[in-house]
Amino acid sequence: MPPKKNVEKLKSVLPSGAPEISFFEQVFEVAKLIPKGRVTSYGAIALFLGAKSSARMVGWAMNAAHTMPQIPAHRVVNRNGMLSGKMHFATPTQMEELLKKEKINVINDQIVDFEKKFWDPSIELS
DNA sequence: AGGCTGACATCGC
DNA sequence: CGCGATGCCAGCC
Repeated sequence: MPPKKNVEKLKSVLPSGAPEISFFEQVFEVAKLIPKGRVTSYGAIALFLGAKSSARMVGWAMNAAHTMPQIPAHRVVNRNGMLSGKMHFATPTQMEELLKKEKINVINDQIVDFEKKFWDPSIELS
């Protein structure tokens, strides 16, 4: 039995009025669902959306997320918990600052206790 | 219309 | 153990 995409699960969490959303928009929605003080990875989001090999797309989506408000791109990092995308923020420290405000410590562009802060959509949205 | 690029992840040599 | 190549999908040139 082929891996069922979690798109349907996502839809159930979304506010009414999102019948069909593109992979791109799905990433936005998941990102917005990340609780404050928690983080997740590009791969985790991609996996949740049923395309584990499309982690790159998630990153690309974050790029577009810049133009959109209310999308906590700073809560999304690579699978090592490293702030690989901090250079894409207004300032190199922006991402770190935002995370620290949420009680997430960052040392050398690396999230402290990444595993504890990790928020897996595949689990949390089940 | 076709090819390059990208804030990743994984496998191979 | 480290670097290189590949997959994936959408946007941009």
